[in-house]
Amino acid sequence: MRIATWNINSVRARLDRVTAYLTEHNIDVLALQETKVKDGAFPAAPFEQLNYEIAYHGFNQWNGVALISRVGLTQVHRSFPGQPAFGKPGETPQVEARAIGANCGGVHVWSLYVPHGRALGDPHMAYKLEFLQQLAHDAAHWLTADPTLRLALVGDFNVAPLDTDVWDPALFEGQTHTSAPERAAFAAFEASGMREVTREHIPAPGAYTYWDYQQLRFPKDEGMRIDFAYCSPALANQVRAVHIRRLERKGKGASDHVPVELDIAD
DNA sequence: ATGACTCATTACATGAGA
Repeated sequence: MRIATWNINSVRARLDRVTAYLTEHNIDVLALQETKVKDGAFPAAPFEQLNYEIAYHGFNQWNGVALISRVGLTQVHRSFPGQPAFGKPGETPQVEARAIGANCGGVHVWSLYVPHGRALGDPHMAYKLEFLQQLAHDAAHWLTADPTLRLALVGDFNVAPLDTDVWDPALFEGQTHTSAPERAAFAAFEASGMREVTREHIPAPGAYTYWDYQQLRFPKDEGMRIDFAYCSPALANQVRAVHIRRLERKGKGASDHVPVELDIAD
């Protein structure tokens, strides 16, 4: 089975790219982030015509996540139990459309869009840290309840765990994505036995998954590694290979992120 | 050329992204 994750930065703006990608790369399960579409406007038909099932979650033009599967799609959850809410000052905080989980062919897959953080000290940064901490807490609980669980937490984690995960660490001093609290929150999944399998299979520096649209970041290969897959031990032991589809960043109409795939033993 | 931000919206400017 091949499971992929991709921050698509609008599923409607890139519908042709997504459907072509599913076919060309023989994808069984695709977790999308930043679909940027409310549920009533999600373009489901093109996926159903390719014999995929689909579950999506979006309130407005921000965030939005989806799961697309041809190996089954049951037990759909549109947030995780501890997922924190966020809102502007004076507004009622909302649990945003940043997580959707389902059982896809026996693998419990979560498509996750971790909050950006905006700036160190911004309320959005506290929200980001809380989101990661609560997710790690829930994962630990699920694994304690069932140590044989095949669980995959995939998506845009918005954290660059190592200095080699950004092209110039000095530029990120005092910025989001590389700060010590963010890296600690990211690493907390390992305390519950989860394993970040993309690093296990692709340890080399410079394996970027994101390049900014501005300042020729892609042609100059000035990228960031911020898309990951934390797996339970039972699933991590079945991962045979990982692919980062760098070529999807090429050309007109590309997302700023590329797909990351896990090949799981049958 | 791998190429000079991009997306969606109570749209012609703004907010968000990283």
